[in-house]
Amino acid sequence: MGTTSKALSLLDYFTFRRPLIGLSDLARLSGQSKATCFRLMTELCDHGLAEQVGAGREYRIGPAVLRLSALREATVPTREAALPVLQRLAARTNETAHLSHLVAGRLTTLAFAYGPGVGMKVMMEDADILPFHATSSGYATLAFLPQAAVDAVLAGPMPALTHATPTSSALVRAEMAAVRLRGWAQSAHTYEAEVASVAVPLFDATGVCQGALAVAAPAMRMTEPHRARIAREVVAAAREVMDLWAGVIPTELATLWARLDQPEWEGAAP
Amino acid sequence: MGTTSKALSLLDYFTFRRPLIGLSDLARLSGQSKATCFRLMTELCDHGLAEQVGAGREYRIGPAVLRLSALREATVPTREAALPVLQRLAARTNETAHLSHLVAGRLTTLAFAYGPGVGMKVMMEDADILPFHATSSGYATLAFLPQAAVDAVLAGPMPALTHATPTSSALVRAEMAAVRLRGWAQSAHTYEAEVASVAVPLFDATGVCQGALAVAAPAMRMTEPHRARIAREVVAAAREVMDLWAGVIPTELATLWARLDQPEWEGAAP
DNA sequence: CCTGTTGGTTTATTATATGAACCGACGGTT
DNA sequence: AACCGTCGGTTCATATAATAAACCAACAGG
Repeated sequence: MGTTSKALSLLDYFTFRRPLIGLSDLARLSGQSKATCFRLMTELCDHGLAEQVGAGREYRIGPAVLRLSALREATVPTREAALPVLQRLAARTNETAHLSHLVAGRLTTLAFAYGPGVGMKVMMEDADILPFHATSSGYATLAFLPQAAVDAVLAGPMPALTHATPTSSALVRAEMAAVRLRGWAQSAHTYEAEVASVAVPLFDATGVCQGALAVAAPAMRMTEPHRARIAREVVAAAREVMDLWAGVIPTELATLWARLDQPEWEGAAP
Repeated sequence: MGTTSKALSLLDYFTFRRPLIGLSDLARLSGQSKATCFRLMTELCDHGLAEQVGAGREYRIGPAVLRLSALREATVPTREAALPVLQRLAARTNETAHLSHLVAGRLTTLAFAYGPGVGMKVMMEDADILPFHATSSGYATLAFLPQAAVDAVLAGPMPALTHATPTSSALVRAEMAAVRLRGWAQSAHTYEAEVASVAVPLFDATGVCQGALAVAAPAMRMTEPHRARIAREVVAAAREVMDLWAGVIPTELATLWARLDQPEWEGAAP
């Protein structure tokens, strides 16, 4: 592995739950020697990608990322474009909508929005990383990813986050197959107990899956009719997002989605 | 210079004006060999800090920076906290307010806001980098920076951006001295012709200067009374920002600023 | 006073980065 | 068609830069 990669992967240990990390901790976490860690972090600090904070000289993400992200959004307004769609989706379903982006092989939360009502909602954090094997967004993405990428993901660890989390790649592959037939993904109690969600994949201009759009709700509220309605809304919103992103929907998926539009498909004559 | 630094400095060549750069161009710009550039960019791409776009395989800033910046803002809500203050400042002066942040020895635009009225306004870009020697924000910052940092900045090139740009470090140092006596910085026609601005430095919790808050206006509108009023507003806004950032104002500066508050200081009896 | 921690530094060893030369592909000219 | 320049990307011998163990000084708790 290159030195640059080592330096950059140090940044991955900074999460929402762990925004400050001391030198020794970081060395332990990353498995690098303390000296190496020190040098790499010093270089990151020199460029403002990290910074050291007062007393304990602990490290945290630096201010330079703000410039880079402003530049990124100016170049490719991914988030800004998707946010209003997400807010409409949340409003129409009155649940929590979120959009995850596939970056460097991981599913990172790009944006989210809550429904307007009071009452129970699934809460989200920005910059979260979702596990592929335990979320509908993960299934939706995996189902439309190239073989090699899928294998790489499923080769990784699959911790049991709840009693219902699928912990074998076979189970996940089965779910992926179901997603391909259905046109959208679902999950319940797999990431967090009592939480259910519905997701669809998102594609870029070259037809490559780049993430997923999802709605999460308390499992008790996710009845069949509600889920069906949410699925239709998520699909509609995904069409909007891909319109903004100039994304192209694979033809098989497009036909599946077209069927969903027929209002009473499943309620029609047997 | 470390390999990581070389990789990270490649990111600096991506600007608002030049968001896409091909491999050969990047090699020329950075002075690195094409092979080195390729390898470094590949590593950056692997981590999502850069990405390659379709046809010409040109590089641009990648999506991973969005996660990092969300994480940064969650940890240290610098921008989010300052934005409303900035908007109020713009509204009260009816000009363009902007806040620049000192990161890795450069003055990067963190946020800006326009006044509500119609008519001529100075336009800004996010993620812009301001030259120290040609902006009031630069003078304000330099005037309160440690000696070593000042020397480092003034050792760099000082291009003449307009006919009035100071191009010798002596001129800039003179301006810095004036700023220290006055408590705020000003400039006119130095960065862009027909643009004038007023700025004050911002300090962090340890009393170190971390940036500047400024208001820019068309030079023709920057009469003495207008400038004096703007200076008072900028100082008030800077106090608010440093309250939010838990910053501490150096005592000499605090006393200078206190004088500005006395409404008719300069209009008082001679 | 002892012990275990912290962030940071040194140095000999070694692994990694480097750039000149090269490749095939593409787009215009002549 | 042949030629030219440029593009993104690759190869490989060379040498530069990264590495980890050992070592500091400083601090905290017992």
